[in-house]
Amino acid sequence: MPPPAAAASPFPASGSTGTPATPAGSPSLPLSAPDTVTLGPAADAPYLDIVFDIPLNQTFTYKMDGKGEAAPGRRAMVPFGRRERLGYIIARRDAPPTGMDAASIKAVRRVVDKEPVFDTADIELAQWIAGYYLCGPGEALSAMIPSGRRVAGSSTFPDEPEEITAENLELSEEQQRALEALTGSAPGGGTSKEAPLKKAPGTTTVADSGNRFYLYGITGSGKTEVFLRAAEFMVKAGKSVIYLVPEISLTHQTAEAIGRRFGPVAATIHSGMTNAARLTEWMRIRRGEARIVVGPRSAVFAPVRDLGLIIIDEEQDGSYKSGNTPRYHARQVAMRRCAVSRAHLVMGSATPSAEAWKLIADGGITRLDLSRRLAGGSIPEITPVSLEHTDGCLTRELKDEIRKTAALGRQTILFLNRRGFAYFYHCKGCGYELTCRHCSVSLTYHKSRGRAICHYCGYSEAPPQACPQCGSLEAGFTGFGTEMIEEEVARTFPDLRLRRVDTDALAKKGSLEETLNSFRAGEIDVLLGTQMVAKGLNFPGVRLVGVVLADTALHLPDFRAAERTFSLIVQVAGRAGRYFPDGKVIVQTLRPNDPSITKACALDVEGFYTAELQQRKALDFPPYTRLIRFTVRAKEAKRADAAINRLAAIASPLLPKDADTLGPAECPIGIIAGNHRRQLTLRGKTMGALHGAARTILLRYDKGRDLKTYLEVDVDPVSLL
DNA sequence: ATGATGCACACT
DNA sequence: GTGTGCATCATG
Repeated sequence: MPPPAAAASPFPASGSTGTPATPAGSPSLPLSAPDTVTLGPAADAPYLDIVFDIPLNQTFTYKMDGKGEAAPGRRAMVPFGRRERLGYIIARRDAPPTGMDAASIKAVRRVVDKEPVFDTADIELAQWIAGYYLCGPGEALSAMIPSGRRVAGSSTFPDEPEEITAENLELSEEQQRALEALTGSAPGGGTSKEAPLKKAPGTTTVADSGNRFYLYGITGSGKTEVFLRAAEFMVKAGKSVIYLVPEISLTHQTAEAIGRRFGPVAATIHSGMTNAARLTEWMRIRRGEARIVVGPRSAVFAPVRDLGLIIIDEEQDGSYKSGNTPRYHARQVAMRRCAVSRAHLVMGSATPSAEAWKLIADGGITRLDLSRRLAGGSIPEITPVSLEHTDGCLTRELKDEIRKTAALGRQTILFLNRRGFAYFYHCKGCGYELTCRHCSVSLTYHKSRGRAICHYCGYSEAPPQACPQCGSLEAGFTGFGTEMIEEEVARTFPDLRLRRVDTDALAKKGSLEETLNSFRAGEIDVLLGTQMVAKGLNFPGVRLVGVVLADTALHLPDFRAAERTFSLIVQVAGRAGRYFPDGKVIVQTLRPNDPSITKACALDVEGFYTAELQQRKALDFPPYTRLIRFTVRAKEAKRADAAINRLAAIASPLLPKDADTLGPAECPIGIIAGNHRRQLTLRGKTMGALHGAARTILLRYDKGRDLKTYLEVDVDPVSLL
């Protein structure tokens, strides 16, 4: 999460002819040209500024339709080029843009909406998103409304929400304190939704932690109850609440529980709904009929009446970052919305993101601790076990425990956090791994060139024949796969009933539901799989959880690898201990001494973040720097290379003083769906400087654009794969 | 994004 | 002299 200084960001330079961009540095109002744009409903202004869902930072001016229904916030079909297109009306104006002939202005064909789908605050937010995430304002608006196509896809993390009690239980002392802090200073301070921010151009929203909170506590410490109480408080005070949850955890439970508790004032916008249903819900929220909205990242855009509070559950979850074009981060947008409408923001997790942790440390967020488990439920024994000197992928320790567990008539879950797709160099003798000397990420092997390459900076070297550290020949590039493990388990325990759950197996063997049911019924002894099996963690028959290879993420060439690894283990352990107090967790790893493993097994969260932040600082990575990443795709490698090189050539003279660049290099996942991928990452101390450079780069690059190549921009990338 | 246009080189 | 391929341009 960027420092608050970056919250206010300049507009992108406009390529517009008729509608000059708002000068950089005045990000808020007005919405469009300096000319004569009316913000409010000036009924007599005959022209409309309209934007489209295209990667253009340009507004187009149209004449009103006869009926006078056209107004900012509504959508309209208008002639655009040779055909009609759906556009978003964002403003009215009295005259055509300067230097434009009134005769060449076309008229709106048809206004689509009976009531506005956006209000001025929404439109302003879209402008902000366009500026910050370097997309067109129309693209931003499209992302905000549940009709802008695309049902959000998969997800990253397993998550079962904490149990939500229907009735209000007694709060613990800590919970009570947290709740008081959250509801303490009256939110919204009488701000009406119509009066967002009036600020001097270039002014940066001050970092006041007065309305930003982090509910930091282990699983089972009652975060959810505090969230709900705070939400209730807001709703009773006439405010609205947005409750963000990670994509899959939404699966029903949170939404249903909140629906039960709040009744008809609750609304959900989730990906399983049809567009029509989502739009209906959206309008219901807009009308103020729903005051608490539960949903995944796109729910930050929920058009609630008087925003009082945004809750972000499991703040570190990767699904809060959008994977496509406005590559926004829900947390960032939430911070913006809360700042504008003076609402409170509260995030929660047992394992905050490094960004959040730093913000807390810097005083930008007030931390509230929930240190005690409520329902008892002890922390399970978590044992890290080294995979060194192990043939295959099951250690003796894990095998012993599986056997013991089976003998007790209990069950085992073998947890694989990711498909082992990355081939990394590892020495079985001493545990040495080949890493980039500049980036401290693993080098991945490149068959075609026969070299080990860093996908951050492009550094490469010949892979060593023997381990550089101990000289062992038992070293080389390896990876893990589910099939491989399944085979080994089956071979080792022919008498146990084993079931593998992954996307492939699911297609064949029926639904996940069915598998989990038979697991619950005790018809399966060992369940093996990825994220999906996490749901099985709360079954009472389970005694043992084996994390097969905890450090798969560590081998991914990504500077957040440690953070993710740590988070995964702590989360798994947290759940495990919650549901079966006599449980055991065995964490297999190739790096038994890696801090992310040892600290996770010791549940030493403070220790981990202290070390991790030091590391980030030393290597100049976020949250100590900011990144903007450009990715180029092309069917032919040559084109991709040429494009990224051209981009790099454009970029290098534009870099601000305190900035540098990573790459150009091939993306770690070099080819996806036949597309060759290359990346160039801008890195700087502040986002402001990077933004400027990035905008110019985009402008220049666009002019002579490379044929058959696609360019993507990612501001604050979460992963550099 | 997407379709229209203009220009180069090729071929019935 | 018309026909593909692709680079450039405009969309109000």
